[in-house]
Amino acid sequence: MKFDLTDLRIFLSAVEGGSLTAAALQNNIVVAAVSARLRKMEVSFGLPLVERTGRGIRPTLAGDILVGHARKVLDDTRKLEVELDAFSEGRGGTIRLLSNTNMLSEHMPQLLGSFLRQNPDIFVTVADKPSMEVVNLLRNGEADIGIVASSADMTGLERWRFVPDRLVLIVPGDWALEGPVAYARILDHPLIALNTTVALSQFLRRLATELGRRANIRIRVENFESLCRIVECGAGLGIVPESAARRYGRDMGFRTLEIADGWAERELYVCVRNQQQLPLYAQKLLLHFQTYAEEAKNAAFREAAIVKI
Amino acid sequence: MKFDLTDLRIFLSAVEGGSLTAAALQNNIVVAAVSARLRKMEVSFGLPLVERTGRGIRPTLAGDILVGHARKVLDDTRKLEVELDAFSEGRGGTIRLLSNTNMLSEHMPQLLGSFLRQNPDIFVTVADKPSMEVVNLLRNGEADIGIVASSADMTGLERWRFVPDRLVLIVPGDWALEGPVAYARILDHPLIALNTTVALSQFLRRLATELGRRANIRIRVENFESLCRIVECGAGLGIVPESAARRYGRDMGFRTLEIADGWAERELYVCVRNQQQLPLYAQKLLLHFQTYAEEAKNAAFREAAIVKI
DNA sequence: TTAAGCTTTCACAATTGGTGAAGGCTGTTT
DNA sequence: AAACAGCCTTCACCAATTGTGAAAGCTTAA
Repeated sequence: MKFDLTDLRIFLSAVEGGSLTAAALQNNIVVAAVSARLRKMEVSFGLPLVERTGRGIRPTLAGDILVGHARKVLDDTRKLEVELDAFSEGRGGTIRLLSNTNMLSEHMPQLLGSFLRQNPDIFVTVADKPSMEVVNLLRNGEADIGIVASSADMTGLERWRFVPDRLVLIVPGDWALEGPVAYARILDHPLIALNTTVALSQFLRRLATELGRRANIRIRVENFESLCRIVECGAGLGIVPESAARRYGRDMGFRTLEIADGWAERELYVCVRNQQQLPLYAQKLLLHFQTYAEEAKNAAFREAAIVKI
Repeated sequence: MKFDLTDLRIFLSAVEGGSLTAAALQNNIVVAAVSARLRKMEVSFGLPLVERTGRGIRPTLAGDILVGHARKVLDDTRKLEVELDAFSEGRGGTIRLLSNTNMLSEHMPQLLGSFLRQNPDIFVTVADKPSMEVVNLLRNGEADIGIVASSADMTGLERWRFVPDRLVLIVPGDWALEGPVAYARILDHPLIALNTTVALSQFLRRLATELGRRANIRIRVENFESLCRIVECGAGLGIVPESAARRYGRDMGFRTLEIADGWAERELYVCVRNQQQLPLYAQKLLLHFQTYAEEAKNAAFREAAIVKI
């Protein structure tokens, strides 16, 4: 391992404080330890990170590059702690939100971002679970709000249409495939897929099993961006939400095809056990979701109109 | 410390592999060590993170929340390594980019994101330096492209207008201040500012010194979002780029006022030593910047048009 | 030149983290 | 029903990492 969260923390204090001494004080360790950690990082990167001026230190160019990343990483770890702590304390004002797949990385950032800005005293914890489990957890009261695919059995839960979520097939630019393609035919080709822990992956595997087949997965990747990039290189086909295909399709050289099967035409639902019994702040988020869904619909219309012009 | 990068890595392998054994194999340690690490995390969070089923493990709800964050943190550390390694090797295809302030977090994400997607074999390293140093580093050939404020002395460098970057004053909603305000008058009030390492902070402090005054900084924060939020709470005034004020102003309760002084009317420039001598891939990025600047200008026009309607 | 303020080095101590074997639990197989 | 295979936990022990405190060297300011 090249470095450590403590390394980053100490490095940052040093740069911000302008001296190793400052970093040592701030982190309750001795200057020698700071010096050692810094040196260790420098040799492992093979780069000087700070310039020793005899009156303190200043980051070198490399150090400045590190600063940006270190801030980000530490910031994320802080959020991690905050969110898990909030969850563990069951603190009033913590909403437990479940989504069906990472695909919601399409909508959630803006959606939650603006909500959290407007309500800085509310915490939201997010987790990715298969739709099936989401509805169970909602029923047991272990979560407040869930986003699930229309395929799930939502009996006994209150629900609202959220956004459409059609799955599409993406193929390398020079691949000879056309028109709506059936999953059975897709399975003839090598595929690029997401991690097995992601709901979408599990869903597709089950589907293949039902056809008595097995998908020929070439690689599994972390997110849709990587997936698209690998498809672009011609390594295989990929199945992604239309929003992702549109998003990355502009810059990448793959083509987007319809999937013939009915399940590709998904719809996402917002789902709760009982809106009335929900804490007020959770109802507030629910409302936020609903207005967002409205806006998304309008935006789609507007886009269509512009294209017409 | 509650956890460690190694903890996260191992936790993720365990969840993805579905067992501690799998995680142990993948990380070249013994199962007992994995177990110990997991337990340590669980007690420090005060939460069970996985459910032991006797036939492996499955993440609990809390565990699933952690998964998302762990992925993000580890992903960031990977990017950190990649970027610093690229920088240290001076690898062909690495562009060294400098910006004058973190304000570029306004433009850079989309800008670099789309560029890197279109050119997956090019690396870009980014660092934040005061404009003055940026121009020096460019002159010495220690960096390829810089973004600097118009205030810097760019003689001997080639430059293009990038985007306007007016500084504005933000005040809590119930504060009684109006119209264009001079910096001398701003200094009468408590201020919220960024870290001292950020160029903008240094610039403002120097400005105060020239007036023979000292800013009364209440708190220093990491980024403009936190700054805006604290101003919103009524803790003091803040000086931020107009883009940030617009971005957060929609959701927050502060007002935006003009700053009377001339330096508030900044303009950002893209700056290089010699376009011809630049490596081809760096010229490509330069071009990308130029088209982006064009688009931004057009978008501004379009927005103005819509408002008129 | 002195003094103050930094960083580095080094031997040593403390803490942390890993090892491997033994044991217990669960679900499967015969 | 009993043996089995796979998995997690515990524990005593050992190795590696990390922090400590003192001494020394360097740079700037008075």
